Amino acid sequence: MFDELDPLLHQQLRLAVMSLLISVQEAEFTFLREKTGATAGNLSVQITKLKDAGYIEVTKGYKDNFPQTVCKITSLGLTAFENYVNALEKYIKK
Amino acid sequence: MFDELDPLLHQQLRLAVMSLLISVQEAEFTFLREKTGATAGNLSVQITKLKDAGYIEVTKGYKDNFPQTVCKITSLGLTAFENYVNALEKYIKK
DNA sequence: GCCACTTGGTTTATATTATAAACTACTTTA
DNA sequence: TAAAGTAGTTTATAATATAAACCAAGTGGC
Repeated sequence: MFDELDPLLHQQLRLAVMSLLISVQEAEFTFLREKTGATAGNLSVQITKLKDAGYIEVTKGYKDNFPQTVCKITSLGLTAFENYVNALEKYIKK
Repeated sequence: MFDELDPLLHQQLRLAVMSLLISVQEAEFTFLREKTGATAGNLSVQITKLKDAGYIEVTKGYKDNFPQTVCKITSLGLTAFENYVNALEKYIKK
């Protein structure tokens, strides 16, 4: 009846990050922080979790001499997101 | 951009309970336990939280000599659920 | 009537999670 | 070269979820 909701995605900030990465393909840490309004610390932790799960790919480089972290969704992440949305819809459809 | 997701509703079991209560109007504890597959302990805790928030109304009585807990959604709960769904949709719409 | 078992829960102890505060490392500006 | 800013990470604490343990009453066998 009620499928499990992927606990990794069923969390506001991580879900917002995934949502953004789906629409923009690739995003910098600072972009994600601005769009989500999260603190850098919290965002850092949640990005690490998504990366550890293989849902996103994280590339660390430099831009204008400053460290730059770029995130990109993986196909595993995309599938997980789709599954999550499908499961969720059973909870919220009228 | 990303609205807050009511933390009371953004939890699997409580969301499932609310979802059920919307479709059936009124439900017994045992019915909710069966439909959600939750343990009685967990369900009891989550029902209490929903009640404390005023999202549901809980009536304790007896049926066939056994205690019977009946849950019913309140108008506050219905509104909260609708708001939650609206907020959530911004996260998951393609 | 007594004992084991079942129903319908509640309480509480533990594990997990989320979050902000504190910190690191480096850069720019004055 | 000192202060302030950028871009994060680490970690300590608070909040949360969950199952295990418990409780109260009913049922059935003998």
